[in-house]
Amino acid sequence: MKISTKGRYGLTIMIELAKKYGEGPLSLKTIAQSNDLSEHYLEQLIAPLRNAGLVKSIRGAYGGYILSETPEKITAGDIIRVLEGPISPVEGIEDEEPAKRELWIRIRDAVKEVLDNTTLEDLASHSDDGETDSYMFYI
Amino acid sequence: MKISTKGRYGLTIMIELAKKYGEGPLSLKTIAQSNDLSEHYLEQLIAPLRNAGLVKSIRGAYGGYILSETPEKITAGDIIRVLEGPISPVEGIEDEEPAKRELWIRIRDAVKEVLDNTTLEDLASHSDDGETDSYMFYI
DNA sequence: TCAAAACCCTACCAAATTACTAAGGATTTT
DNA sequence: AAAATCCTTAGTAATTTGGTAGGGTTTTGA
Repeated sequence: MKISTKGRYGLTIMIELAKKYGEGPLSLKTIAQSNDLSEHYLEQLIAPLRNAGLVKSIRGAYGGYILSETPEKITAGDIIRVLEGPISPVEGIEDEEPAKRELWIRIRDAVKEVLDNTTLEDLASHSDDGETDSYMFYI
Repeated sequence: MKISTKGRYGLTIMIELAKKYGEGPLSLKTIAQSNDLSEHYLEQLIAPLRNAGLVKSIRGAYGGYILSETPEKITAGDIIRVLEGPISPVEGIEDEEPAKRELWIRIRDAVKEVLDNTTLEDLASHSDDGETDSYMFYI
């Protein structure tokens, strides 16, 4: 019941891109260094994000990646689905017997609700500060 | 982001025990056969449930397992925690930077809410019928 | 022009986890 | 005593995770 580094690092990449949105491309090297991650590994994670149309790449010197859309239009759910597969606590949810099927559906919907209502704008605007306005999440 | 067969089969065992609650012990062999699962594998799953005090074992001929408490006092969360570990989308949630930490906390709390408010009584009473009163879950 | 910077692609691999199987011992009831 | 059942340890094949290796190809600033 865990989200792997694929989804976690993918979110990290996308949050970095959101923070620099409108300021030109950001290289994977920069993202890898500032987050202490393997650039090669991030390359493998951004490939599906590019194929899914969430980011655009700009090649050559001073190139990098940019978001395809504004940060408020991309959700955590978009990213997690691309890197982790469908949001569901079990595969073949419809094959389960009624009681368990209902349980899985309720869990799935609860997680979807959070992921699909959290945008990159939300995430980028809260990633620098400390605890000061984290109360916003609890309203 | 999946619950493995440990948690799923564990729930299956516990739902079967809930359905027979008050009618004496139910053997793993019976549970394994009626659910088409490996008895040997179920033995490995019920061991932690016994150690956690969720079930009691009765040895010898005509023995088996019984719930330690009434079905309404045992939740899906109790079972999943024993077999899958802590309910959390990532390990070391507190080590994440603020934005992601808040996201993981919101997901964790949403899943907890469902698992801790679904009892074995709920699950056992809905496991025989079809779709007829599944609307109860949506109120 | 040209070399560096960056993206792109295909393998491969070690460690961990999952999902069991195998084999037998311990305990209790009939 | 025999049968039924719980209980325990060990091994193992398949899959996933979390990368590394080693190369391309494309673009652009100097």
